Amino acid sequence: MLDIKFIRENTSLVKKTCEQKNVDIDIDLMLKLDREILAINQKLQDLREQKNAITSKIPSLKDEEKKQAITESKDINDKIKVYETELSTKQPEFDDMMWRVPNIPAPDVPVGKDDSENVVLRREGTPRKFDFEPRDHYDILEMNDWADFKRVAKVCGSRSYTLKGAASRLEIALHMYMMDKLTAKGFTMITVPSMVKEEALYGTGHFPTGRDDVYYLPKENLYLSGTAEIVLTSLHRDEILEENQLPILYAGYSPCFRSEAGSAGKDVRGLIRVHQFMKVEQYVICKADLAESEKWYNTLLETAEEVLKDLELPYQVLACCTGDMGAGKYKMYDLEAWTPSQNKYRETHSCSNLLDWQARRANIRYRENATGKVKYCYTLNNTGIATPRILAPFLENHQTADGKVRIPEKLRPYMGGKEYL
RNA sequence: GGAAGGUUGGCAGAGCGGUAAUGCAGCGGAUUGCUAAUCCGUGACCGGUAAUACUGGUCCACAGGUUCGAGUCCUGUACCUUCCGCCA
Repeated sequence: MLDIKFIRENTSLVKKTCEQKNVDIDIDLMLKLDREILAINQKLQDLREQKNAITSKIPSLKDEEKKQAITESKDINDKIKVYETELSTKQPEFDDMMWRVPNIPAPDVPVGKDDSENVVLRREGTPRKFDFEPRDHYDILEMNDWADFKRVAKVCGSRSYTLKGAASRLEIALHMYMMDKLTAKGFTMITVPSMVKEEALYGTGHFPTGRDDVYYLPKENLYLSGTAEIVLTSLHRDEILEENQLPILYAGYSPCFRSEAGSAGKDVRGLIRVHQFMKVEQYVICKADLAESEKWYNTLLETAEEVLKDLELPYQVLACCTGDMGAGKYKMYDLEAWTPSQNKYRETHSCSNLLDWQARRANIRYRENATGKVKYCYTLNNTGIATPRILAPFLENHQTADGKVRIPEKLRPYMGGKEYL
């Protein structure tokens, strides 16, 4: 959410942002509603003032005077009711628009329609040249009996996965490795649920727009969260933190659920796009300072790059353009790991700076030491490790001619010191 | 699944229809020289205003209702505690 005062004062910038982010909102209509609501509230405030003056006198009045005061108060109530009725249609309409207004992107974000206009900032590592015909991760798993896709599809439907034996251990090892890395950087490990209330999804900005991507449990009136970010954001909802409590650094661990409604036919085979997966999320709540938030942004990005380097995966850093970055984001870089079977880079990490856009929604504030002022925090997040997705490039890049998989050195301590899976 | 009790400012805690006591903490100020004490002030949000001056409105879990007036009465919802039942 943006500050309505900011929208009033920077109308053309907000309109331009809506265009660049493909968000369809009539900002002029919204500001018209804003003015009308403000005027109604002023009238209501006046009437309430009058009413308070009368009702506070009533206890000390007698007989006729009292009756008259009660009548006057009732008259004011009638007037109040008229304005309240007017508000009851305008306020929700306005609120709904406020939830949808996108965050202003950083000045260096490339402008573009969709993911085809994202910009590759740099590439690290060189895609491996195979001296044999490389297999895709699906075949590697099948031939080693490290998965059982057909049986699990029978039980759980498409886009589900199992991992068996060494591959199952590998999945857990990656999460352990990630937790150790983040703990060393001062992050607090935190395991969170995946079933969340609707408010939590509003808090992050996934609602009201992203309902199709989210599973709903009607019996419980809960939603299945697609990322720990949703719970982590809401943990501190409605709090006023002390400045010295910041930054809050979380390494969130949770099962994640995504309906993948908009991706029919894409990546149906294998581990890249499944309905349920596990993720360690990097998450930061920091004070409202652009330089500080950029420092944390770089830390989150750097940590993710270390992961890919430790796992010896060639990758590229992608600056997501305005049309691909999501309404709430100030800045978003994706990391994509080289995936030999597809002969392209595939997303493994997504690093975002939201500034105060989420914190306003979730009402996460802090008291500034120097001034005593209450301000909205800034929030940032990035993937740490998401499995099984990262296993696709992992298995494919490290496969050997005889169908084995080499374990990169940095991961071996988590795999019993073994060199091969 | 059933039953009972509860939810008030950062924390503790009064309040049983007349417009939120009090204590502690934090922050700001004043004062006294005795390593600290005392006193005063201090919530959030939205308006009016040049204003951190002054001033008005809203906020007692949330949403409705009754009433001239609701923390207080009624209804619904959420959450917490305890007990019973059921169960991987």
